[in-house]
Amino acid sequence: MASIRDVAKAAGVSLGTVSNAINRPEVLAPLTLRKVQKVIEDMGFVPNASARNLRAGRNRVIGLVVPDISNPFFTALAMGVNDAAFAAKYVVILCNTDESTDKESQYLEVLSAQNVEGILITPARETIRALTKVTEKGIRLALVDRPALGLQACSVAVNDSYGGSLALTHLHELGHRKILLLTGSEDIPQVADRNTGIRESMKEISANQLPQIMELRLDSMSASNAYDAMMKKIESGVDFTGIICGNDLIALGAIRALREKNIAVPEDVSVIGYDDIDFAGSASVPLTSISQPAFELGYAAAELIISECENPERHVHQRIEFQPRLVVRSSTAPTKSHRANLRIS
Amino acid sequence: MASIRDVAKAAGVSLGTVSNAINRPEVLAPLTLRKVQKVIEDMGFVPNASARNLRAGRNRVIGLVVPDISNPFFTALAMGVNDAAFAAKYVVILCNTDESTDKESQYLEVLSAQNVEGILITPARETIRALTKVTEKGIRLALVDRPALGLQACSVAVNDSYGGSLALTHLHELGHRKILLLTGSEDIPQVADRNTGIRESMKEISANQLPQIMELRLDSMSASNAYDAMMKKIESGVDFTGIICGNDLIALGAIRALREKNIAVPEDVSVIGYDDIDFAGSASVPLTSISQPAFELGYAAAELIISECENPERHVHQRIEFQPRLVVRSSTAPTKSHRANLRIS
DNA sequence: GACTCTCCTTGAACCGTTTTAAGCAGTTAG
DNA sequence: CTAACTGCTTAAAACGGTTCAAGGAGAGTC
Repeated sequence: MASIRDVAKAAGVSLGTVSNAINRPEVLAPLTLRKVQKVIEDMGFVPNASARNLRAGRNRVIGLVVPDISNPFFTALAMGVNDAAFAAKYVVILCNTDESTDKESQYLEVLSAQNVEGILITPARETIRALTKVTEKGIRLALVDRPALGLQACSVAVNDSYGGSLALTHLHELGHRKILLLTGSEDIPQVADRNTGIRESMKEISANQLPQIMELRLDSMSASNAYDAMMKKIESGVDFTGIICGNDLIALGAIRALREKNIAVPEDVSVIGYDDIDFAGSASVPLTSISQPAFELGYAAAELIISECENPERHVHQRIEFQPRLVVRSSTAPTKSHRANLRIS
Repeated sequence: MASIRDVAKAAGVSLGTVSNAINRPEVLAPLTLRKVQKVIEDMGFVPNASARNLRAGRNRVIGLVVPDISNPFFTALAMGVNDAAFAAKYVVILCNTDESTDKESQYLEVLSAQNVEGILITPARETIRALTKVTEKGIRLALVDRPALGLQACSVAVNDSYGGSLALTHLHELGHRKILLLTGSEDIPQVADRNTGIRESMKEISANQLPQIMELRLDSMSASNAYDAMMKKIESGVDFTGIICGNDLIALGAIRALREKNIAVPEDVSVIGYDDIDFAGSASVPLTSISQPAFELGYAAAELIISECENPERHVHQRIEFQPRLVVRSSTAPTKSHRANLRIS
């Protein structure tokens, strides 16, 4: 492997001149520059990133820490991060924590050993302590899909409360008055925020139309889990006409259970998902869902942290908030009585 | 940021001793070791990877280059790679090429500048030239889901030909004699190999039972694309009883089209997917599919390249081949005439 | 008491860059 | 003729570790 010294020797200049040819071509005499560049080209010289980083304290590497990369939401997010990084000639180290706090803190340590310039993270829970430790090491931080609770950091998020409100309002407008909430643990900030949104928008509904909300909490927000829970629920009676699901996978699991019990979607029960994953539109019952701009979220987060790395003194922390969007497809419809009412009026 | 020198000073030992405490604890007197470890702990010292790499020529970083991380197959693969890397205290740089040869070669350059120890790649097509350039730089290589065509490298793959054969044999045994192949371009090695497998297993079928195969090639192997193509196909007549799909997303798109045209799956037409993605089992019609151990594939590939990095002289290149597996669910069933035959015999 | 052995510890060299102060050769100004 | 300046180039000092030859302190042997 050729080093900068070999290049210098071959070009008959000092090693500092070669470095300048690479990093500050404008200070060199054009002739010298050309000569050095030719040698670099011929030898196929690529500067050693470790040495560079050691000296300069920069390495154009950022870390991305997500709870579950197999969740299409995070996959899309990761793609956004990657694309933004690629455009800025940065590189991304992907860390998948499997929702384990342990793995998360281990990854944080690995990343700080790797001397990454910044970390993009969707913290598992309140891992603030570990995070402040990281910032103390001079590593910049950006929170993804979480607010920066008291932390000196940028954040990029989706307005989950509004998302919850969108879902409830949609079902309410279709005439649904008995709604099942099929979701995960309230420990998950997103779940809690959406529930808040649902409660908020209840306040704006006149008392005589107030829907009744039931909650069914799943341990894990997967399709099979939702299917099992739903089968049981149906057997104990269907006392609802609409279901708001924690994510699209849950919605798909629930729909499968409903079908198997001969409950038609959306004729008998409307189902609304969350995330609007790629597959939602081509499911057997195309899903009505709350769309989150996952790719854009990742892209924005990466841009934010990269700009902070490039320009630390000029940078001010900011919070970008995206708005979720209701995408109506075929899994939701007016209730029978609502349709009747419409016909009358 | 604390350096090894600060630790040495605080512990009242030389800098070499601190290094030994980290890397070769067995050479230190137990008392010294404990003392140094305590200081390291207290100061929250993490060795700088760049310096380490610069000196040792190793950095415990590998690159993973995949064509499309949003494809659940590659997502699972990436998880396998990540887990194996994590276990060995390695770190993975994820590169998503969007199936572009350009992006792929750019990523290869970035990875070699980063001095990664190894690269795991599913090359877009025949990018052998770019790959040999990388190996010349001393970066180890492992091919994922592709054979190592004349390249000095390990490879990990799934027997696609066998997978194709599994699919055909399954449908044939269920009595299907008119089969539609709904797949991507033959340029994609996997597609070509599966077709080979299908042809091979045709040879073992007695002439009077020989199924008739029709091919329908999609530009992009997505659900919506499959849906559109299938709608058109159905309108021009359903002259088949079974469909072999290039992947599960295609299968799901096709099923949606069939349902919409009131063709029952599997009663009228059987559909078999490929990949057995997570969602396949909880789709509205649980998919029969050919399961590929994507996670294991990634895990094995990462283990292979890590062992090569750890032990270059002892390493011999090898080729690991996984066997795909038929997973029968509800989207395939015997044809009506086949059922009748069974009843008679 | 001198010598050898063992067991730890130390100091210094080195990895491949970036960066900065200093140097050098012309030019221009006074 | 000297001084100041300009425009390039260079030598040397970091950066933060690893490694290895050499040194020092006890213990054991004669």
